[in-house]
Amino acid sequence: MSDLRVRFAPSPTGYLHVGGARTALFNWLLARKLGGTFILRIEDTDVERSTQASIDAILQAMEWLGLNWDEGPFYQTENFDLYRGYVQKLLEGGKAYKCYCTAEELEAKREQAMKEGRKPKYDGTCRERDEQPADRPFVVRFRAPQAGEVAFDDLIKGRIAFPAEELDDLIIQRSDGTPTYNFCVVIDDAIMKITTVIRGDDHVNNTPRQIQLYEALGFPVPRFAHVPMILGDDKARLSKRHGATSVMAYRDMGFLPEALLNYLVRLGWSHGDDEIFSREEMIQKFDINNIGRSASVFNTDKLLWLNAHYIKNGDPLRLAGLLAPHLAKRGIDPQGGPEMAAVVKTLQERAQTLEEMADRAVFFFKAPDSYDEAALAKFDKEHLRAVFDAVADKLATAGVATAAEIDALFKEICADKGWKMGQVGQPVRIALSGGTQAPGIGEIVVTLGIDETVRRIARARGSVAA
RNA sequence: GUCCCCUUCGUCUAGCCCGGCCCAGGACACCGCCCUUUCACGGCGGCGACACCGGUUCAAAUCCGGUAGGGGACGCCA
Repeated sequence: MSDLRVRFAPSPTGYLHVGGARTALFNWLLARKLGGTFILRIEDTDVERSTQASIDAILQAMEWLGLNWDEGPFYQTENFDLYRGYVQKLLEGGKAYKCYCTAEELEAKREQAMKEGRKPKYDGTCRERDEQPADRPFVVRFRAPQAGEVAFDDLIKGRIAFPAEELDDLIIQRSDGTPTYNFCVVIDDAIMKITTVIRGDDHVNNTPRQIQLYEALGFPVPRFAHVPMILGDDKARLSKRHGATSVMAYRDMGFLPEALLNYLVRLGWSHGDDEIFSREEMIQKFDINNIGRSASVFNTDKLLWLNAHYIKNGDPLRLAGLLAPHLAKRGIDPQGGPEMAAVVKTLQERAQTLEEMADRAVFFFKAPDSYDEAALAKFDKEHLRAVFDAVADKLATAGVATAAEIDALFKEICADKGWKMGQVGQPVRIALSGGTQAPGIGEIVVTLGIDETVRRIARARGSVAA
């Protein structure tokens, strides 16, 4: 057990987004790799926007991905008294002050500054204010040191420095008395003894302000690692507009958690030319130094490829369990049909997602109620009837049991009748599945069972009866 | 606008710190061929990038400077 302590701190204002999941993953990996502690903290200081539904959704997504945490979940709303105490401490030490400017005034000043090409920074109106009107609402601002520069060595991006005069007096307590984000993170990270803060790139600008806060409060400053953003195809920050961004949406689309994890870890991180990483390999090979400095574009094709890989190599029994809800969605009750695992085996090399697998699996549980007419039309009816008769007859009497034996049986029929494999296989495939895109004949027959196979062939035979 | 960050095939990336092994390697996608009773899997091959301009050097994707482009932040959101 090392003394490394990291945390993932989502705000519960929505579902867990893939970008957040990747940040969580990197935190988790570092903790697991080094034997540190991974903490989950819910940043719910924005009481307006935080919801219990979001909290549940985030927790559920973390669990689905298997990103287990060692401590927490902690909630910032439970620490309000603590934050208030520190605000008081800064106020007493002259490191913070009350500001009576109204939101409207500030907004106007901000616009004005932008228009004049200046950085919209708080102008310090209340910084040196003496009188403290008891009857007016106020916020508490941190008195940010204005001299020198604030720099830190980012574990991913290297040294980043900001001139102190760029940093303004940020609000640490709202007029309703609640503390703000930048203040809470600092207190929490300090109290929880976080040693390494791994978070999204969009926080680099907050970092120097937070460092000033750590210093003002007398807390040790942690190490920082800012992971680059995930972009959409148009290189703009990934959003719903680009497609699904919710982790759980990927589950619903039939992705496996290990595929999403593998995809996410390779997005911005690499280990030589390796592409496939099991959970254990990720932990073993993870190194924060190999996280890239630039943003990366989310590419669904590659995710699909990985998902196909994990489906292809997954345990049929486990996949069967994961497939069940997708079948249910299609009104299929696998009870009484072929073994789910057997069905999965025939489809593992043919499906990129569980959704696709479910689509392709339907016919195993429900005989086709129509046939692909165009495909059937390639054969004349007489030939069709002859094929169905020959196959049904042979199957019913041959006593074959394996896919290989069944395939051999078909070859036999072809030899006997002088047919080509395509002339026999295709009609039978249509009779059994309704279409032409299906597993090998032997596999289908063995999975469906001889009885059901013969029944379906008879039905197809009936539909082409003269 | 101001500040911060980023820039290798369409995409994810290796290489960059410690210049030569790189007329740049792998993967996804795409194209072609092979395998094949369908659909897939698989195998083989192809296409395809060091943003640009200068400098340093015998030698630069790798070092230095500038330019351009992209992203992020600038909130009593997190």
